[in-house]
Amino acid sequence: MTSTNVYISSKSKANTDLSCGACLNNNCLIKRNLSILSDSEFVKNKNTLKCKKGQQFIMEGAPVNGLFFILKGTVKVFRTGINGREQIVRFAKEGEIIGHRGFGTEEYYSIGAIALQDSVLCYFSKDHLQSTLLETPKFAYDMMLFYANELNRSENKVKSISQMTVRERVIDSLLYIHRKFGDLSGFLDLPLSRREYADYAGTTEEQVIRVFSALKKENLIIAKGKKIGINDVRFLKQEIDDHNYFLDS
DNA sequence: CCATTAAATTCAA
DNA sequence: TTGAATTTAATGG
Repeated sequence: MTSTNVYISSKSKANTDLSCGACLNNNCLIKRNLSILSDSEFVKNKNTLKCKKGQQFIMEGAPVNGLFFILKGTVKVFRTGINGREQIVRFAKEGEIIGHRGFGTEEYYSIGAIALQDSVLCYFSKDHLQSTLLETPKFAYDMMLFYANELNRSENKVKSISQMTVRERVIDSLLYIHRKFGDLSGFLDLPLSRREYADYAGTTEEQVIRVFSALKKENLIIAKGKKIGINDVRFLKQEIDDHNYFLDS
């Protein structure tokens, strides 16, 4: 049979060259700007941190003194709501930045972050990053684009949570995961529990399960445990777009 | 929301 | 690799 458990020999330190120079991730802002940044103190002073699946590496309320980039793995970013309910703010994959809102004036994290798989994170100190931003406009510009993008997404989310029905929000979440993580042999390439879909869509586990069941009956998705497959992306998109036509502006 | 059963995943031998 | 143990999904009250 096929051996699905491929462990890249992680015991040998030689193999784990985690410096930015050895990094292959072109999604990463730092990697893309490495030609300008290579000598700067902050690239040299980065730390890497391995995180096991389910491990929380940012605590809500902890003091901010740096920010994380994902070298490998996926992560969920959340905020705890009024009755202890977890509101997932976003899912992040390789190359993305975590904890960037705490950057600047904020002293404490307003979010928490948990690894969804075994992950490797790069940690850059806030002070070094700040001086680097001042020195290299191209890098600062890329960062700004990232912030603008995040803000846009976050504003859209306000709209979707406040105006869409449960069914639409669940569909929206599925499409978001599909957009961002794509699918692998017919299933979304990120296994999430229904609870996590619920926490992202701002609803309950039961509601998600029921919407999933309905969608399955309509042959719009298939589900095998945590693996969800979308059969007709365009159709689902349309169901949401129809509604959005009225909500816009 | 909770209880029950079915199904899937993890764990360890 | 297997099945027992644990966790997660699905449904109905």
